Amino acid sequence: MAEDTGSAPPRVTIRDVALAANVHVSTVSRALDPSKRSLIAEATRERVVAAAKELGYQPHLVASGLRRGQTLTVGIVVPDLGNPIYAPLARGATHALEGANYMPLLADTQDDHERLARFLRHLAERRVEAIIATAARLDDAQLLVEIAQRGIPVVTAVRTVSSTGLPAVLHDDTAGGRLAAEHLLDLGHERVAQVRGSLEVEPFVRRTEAFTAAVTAAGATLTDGVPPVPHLTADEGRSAALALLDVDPARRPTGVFVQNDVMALGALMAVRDLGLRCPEDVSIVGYNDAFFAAHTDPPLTTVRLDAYQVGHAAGVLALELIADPGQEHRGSSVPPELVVRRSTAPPGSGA
Amino acid sequence: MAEDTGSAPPRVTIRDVALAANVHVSTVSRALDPSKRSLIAEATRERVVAAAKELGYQPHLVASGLRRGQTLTVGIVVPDLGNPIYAPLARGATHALEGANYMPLLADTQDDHERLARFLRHLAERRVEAIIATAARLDDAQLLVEIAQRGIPVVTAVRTVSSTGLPAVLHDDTAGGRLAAEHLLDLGHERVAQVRGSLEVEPFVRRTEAFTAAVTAAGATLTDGVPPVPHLTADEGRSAALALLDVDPARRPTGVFVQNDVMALGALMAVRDLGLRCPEDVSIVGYNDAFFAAHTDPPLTTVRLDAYQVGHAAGVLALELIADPGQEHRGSSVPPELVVRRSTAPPGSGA
DNA sequence: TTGAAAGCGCTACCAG
DNA sequence: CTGGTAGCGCTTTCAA
Repeated sequence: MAEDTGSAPPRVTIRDVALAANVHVSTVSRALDPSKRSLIAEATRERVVAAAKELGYQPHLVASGLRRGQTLTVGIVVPDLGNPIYAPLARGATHALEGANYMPLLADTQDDHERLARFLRHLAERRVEAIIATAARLDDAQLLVEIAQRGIPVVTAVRTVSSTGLPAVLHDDTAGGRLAAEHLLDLGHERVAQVRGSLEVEPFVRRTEAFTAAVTAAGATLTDGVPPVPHLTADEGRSAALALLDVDPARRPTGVFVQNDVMALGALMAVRDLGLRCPEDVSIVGYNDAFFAAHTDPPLTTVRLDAYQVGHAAGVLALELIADPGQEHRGSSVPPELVVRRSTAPPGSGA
Repeated sequence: MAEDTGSAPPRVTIRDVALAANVHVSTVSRALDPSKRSLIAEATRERVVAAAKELGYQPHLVASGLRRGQTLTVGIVVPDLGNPIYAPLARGATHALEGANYMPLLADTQDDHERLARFLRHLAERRVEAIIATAARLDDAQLLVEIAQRGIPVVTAVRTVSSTGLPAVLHDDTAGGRLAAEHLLDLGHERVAQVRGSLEVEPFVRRTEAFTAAVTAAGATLTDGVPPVPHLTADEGRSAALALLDVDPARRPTGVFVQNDVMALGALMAVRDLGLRCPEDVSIVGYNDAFFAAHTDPPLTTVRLDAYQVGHAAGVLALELIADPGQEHRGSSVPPELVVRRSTAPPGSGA
């Protein structure tokens, strides 16, 4: 009888424990459920627990979930895990779910409509009990609504689609855009511009409108823009900033609002590419306060979006909706905050 | 009869489809399973499919999984999603799993032994079919081995623990450390130093040893080090670099190997804090080639670790082990690559 | 090719 | 307080 090494050890079930403890399986089930402690004699409970430990029993969450009608999972859909804002967001949500024994199923859509559609369907088939969607573009509205109508609570976060009326953890992008504008205006900038994200994404629309409105209201000049940047990468931010800045100095903006820190990284390079200095010749305001913002050269002035907090709130909201689906949760809003560092200064301060 | 808005729509099961299509549930099951297409009359299949679509039937992957003995999930454990190396790693793994309809359950241990222990247990209770562990410290060895012995394939990635003998997707940190050393030596540096990560983490041990060995072999001076940095943050990298550089210029290292790009971000600040210039006074070599490395000032010379590729390979390996647990997969190794940018130059090149 | 019946591992209801 | 029984939604033998 050679030892059968390598072969998987037989999985211990509740039945095995019942046999070992000389009780019925239903008794084992109760003995191992903390919420049923009162229903069982202390002595049997101890016997069962001992047998379970002895045998190395591990509960089967999937089986118990099937019976209980729950999966203890929540889908989290992000557009791009590589974008530094989504890591803290996912962490925040994960931590909120952890306490209730829920776990996230994480999917990365790469900002693609088709992939989002596939994932939403797949998450539904896995019977996630809620979905936290941070990857929505305006043309995803119908998709999200359909899922919600199928009875799965959908929480949108950061990238909301207000036309859907879905519960949302917002970030006040309007206030954020205004904050960026007012900061540049307060410093005395009279020619400003923005490097925008895709207008298929609601927050970028909001930032754009708010910035534009504040600048216009103050009578400053919003110089001709560049087209919205499709992908939120440093390289694309760099190209856009180059196009914006590589013009006759008399018409060149002295302050630029770049709607995302990763793109702002590229904008800082563009300034150097052109032999200009930041902030002496051009001030740059970013958005998000990503972890590297304090460590660029010069350190980046940026509008803080507390992604961890947004994620956490989204997780909490998802749990509430799971517990009480009928409830009218319209969600909450996380305010922006201007973080002034050294990439902004009064115009011409270097001359 | 008012419309019962708001209440969850009743979930359609295979039974409902069977009723609608006038067949037995087992027939529905077969009709909807592509691999059983040959077992069923085309006409009935069409009828069933039509009924399913009509009713809006969605398969219940959890229930089918329970019966089939699979969950289609793989646990991925990372030390810190905020560390930019783990986002691409998770993406690589996710993409590898996607094709086989597997999804990751992602957990973030915050580099904490207790949290890792909790998560591993929890993942086991959820019956993940494999675990990709990238968060292992040397003192986690036993934990990982226990899980593997319970019959769940464990793949370690990046942060391997070689004493466990677990299948691993390695990155050749020894070659990486040597690459960093040789680069500085080739440039003519004679006093070098390193900012090390925790020696509880095998890759940092490897990088440290390889760097030290190469420097010593070349007869250069390895200046007194600073203690390993516990957390891989820019701030801690900055403090460590300050301690290293804020000394008598005659003894100050001219080249520093910082074993992680995030810490290198801090090291670059430390150089500026001291009124020194990089690379003229101090050359800095980072590790990982994180996305921001090309965008620091100066752009960071670094040893590239292709995290996406490691993650992808780990995902593929996990799937192989699921399909064939007995197999002897010792894993693969992803080579490092030196990416030379402008944070390194010959010593004294600015004087 | 289809139907019937058993059961994945667990929980919850009903008796006693 | 404990045992028996049914069943979550699905797949898979085994017969017909």
